[in-house]
Amino acid sequence: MPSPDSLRAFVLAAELGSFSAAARRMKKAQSAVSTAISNLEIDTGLMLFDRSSRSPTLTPEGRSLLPYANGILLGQQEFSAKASSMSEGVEDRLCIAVEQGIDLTPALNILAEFADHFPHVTLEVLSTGPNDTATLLKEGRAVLGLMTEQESYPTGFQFRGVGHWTLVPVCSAAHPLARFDRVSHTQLRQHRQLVLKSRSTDELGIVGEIKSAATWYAQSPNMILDLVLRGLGWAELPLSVVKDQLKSANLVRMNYRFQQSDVLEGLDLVWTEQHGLGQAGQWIKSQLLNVPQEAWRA
Amino acid sequence: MPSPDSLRAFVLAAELGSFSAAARRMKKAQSAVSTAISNLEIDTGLMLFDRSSRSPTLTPEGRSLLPYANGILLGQQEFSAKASSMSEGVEDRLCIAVEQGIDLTPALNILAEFADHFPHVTLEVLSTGPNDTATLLKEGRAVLGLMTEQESYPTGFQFRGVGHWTLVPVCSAAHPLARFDRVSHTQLRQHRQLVLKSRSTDELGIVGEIKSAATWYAQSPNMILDLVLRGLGWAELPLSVVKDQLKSANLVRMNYRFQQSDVLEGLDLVWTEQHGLGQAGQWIKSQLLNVPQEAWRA
DNA sequence: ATTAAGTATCTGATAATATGATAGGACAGC
DNA sequence: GCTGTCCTATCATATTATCAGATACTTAAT
Repeated sequence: MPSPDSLRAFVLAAELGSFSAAARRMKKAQSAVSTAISNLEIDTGLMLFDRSSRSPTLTPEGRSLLPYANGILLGQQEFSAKASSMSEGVEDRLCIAVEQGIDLTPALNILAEFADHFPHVTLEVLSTGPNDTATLLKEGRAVLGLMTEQESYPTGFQFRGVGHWTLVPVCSAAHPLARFDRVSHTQLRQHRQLVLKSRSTDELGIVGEIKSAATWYAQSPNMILDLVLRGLGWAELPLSVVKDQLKSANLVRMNYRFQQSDVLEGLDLVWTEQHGLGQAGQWIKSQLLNVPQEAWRA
Repeated sequence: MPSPDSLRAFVLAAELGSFSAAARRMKKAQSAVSTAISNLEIDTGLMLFDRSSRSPTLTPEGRSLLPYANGILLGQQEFSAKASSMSEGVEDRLCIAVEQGIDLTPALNILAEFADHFPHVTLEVLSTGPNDTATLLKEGRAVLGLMTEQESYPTGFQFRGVGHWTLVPVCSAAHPLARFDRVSHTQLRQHRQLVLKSRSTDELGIVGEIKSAATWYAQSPNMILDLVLRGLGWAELPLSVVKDQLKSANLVRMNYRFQQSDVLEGLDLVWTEQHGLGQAGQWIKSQLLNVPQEAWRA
């Protein structure tokens, strides 16, 4: 059971090659360092320093033991750092729920900076189905959410739009709708629409708009994409999800006859009043709100 | 700078769910644990325990900090263990020189047990050219060696045979000698022999016997093997080195007309008087000497 | 030789920590 | 609801550990 001060004296003396210098660094008397190291030597039963020359040199045993001492000191620093970080109101862990299909690329720099600013905070990024983000927030399992805009949020929810993503109507190259330059409502209605919908039973959690008579639902955009690729229907999917597939020509982008511009879906950053944000949460929230809205268009 | 005792009190109390129990375990008064933890809470600025119920429970902050404390304690145990291990005469590191081509398979179990018996000893296994093993021992860079038997060893060397390995005369399938069922001395002399020889200049360090008029030397058995496979000569090589290649039929095993049995070369375990063995070295030496001699035949 | 810097050790003072006793809270059983 | 048991916090006291300062000795450079 070596005391922290002894270890520090040991490490500093080894580093500086002088007990006196170590004492000055520790703002203690030279005798303190001398006796501390002497005690350490008694405790370990080893000669740690060779004092034959003017400046003490580590013995082989001391050299072998040095990294162990350093490890302990590092551990204590981490302990203290973690403790003071927590005592200053920084959360221990931060959970962010991000709806599947949202491309986090615009936020990656922020996460990297976050790692620097809050090295002791465990970050958890959950990938959720549509509107499950809200559920996680309600249960307190997540403290920040990034999700498609909703008409209304439960009480206690706060939100702010951060941008829009582009919904792209797609079908497989083999699908009948792929033949048309522009498709009408009537044509769309005749084919099965695959809709992104949350697992939860309430009416919330549908991404985009239902335009077809026949609909299938799935929770994940990639699942929808697979179904579309197999020709089972058409869908409106986020650009980031279909970007790669569109290049390979298995997937075809449709053009609506009734709408010229892209279908834009709002992205909201959501948090709750009751589960207050700590410093880390505040930081990441403000950073996310500073991202230019265009960045999310992907 | 939390004291080791505080941390131990913290960890024990968390584990046992009781300050008193922790105090009993530490053989201290209950008040000591109470104040220790109280001080820890003051230092960290955090409530570590919830004392509302009869048995104290960790707060979330305490739970987060617990693994850090445990890490420090583990580090201190390792420090002490390493120190006492060294102070009891166990070496810090143990270097064994093994001549290239010697198959260590019979010793692998011993090494595994060694890791259990001496967890704090760094083991270094050097792979050496012929007789370089002796050089490393002489210089004190290795403390145990496993090498082919020599006629004589330098003064101060001690050795004991542990077994024999089989030297196999081989040539490539394309080599003229490969045509004969049995080869004579005269035939051998007409072809280049590739000999395993140490880098050192003295006359020691030749594995096997020189039988041919023309010889090339190389330091590593694998180098020799490569040369043989390219048809540059014949060689006597350890069975463990050529075993695999013999199966592939690129390499051919020759049979001596003048000698029926396998050519056996002795294996010696070598150590020196001056560089005394520590406990770990003693252990591994005795274990190696207990390996049945047949095990090394590969 | 002399000087400067370093270390070991002793002594008295000081701070940290231990103990033991005491008081009050939580909980199970009657 | 009462009681006994086990628990924790706190206080006063005693013990221990640690510290600073002074001193003597060693090393190395001038």
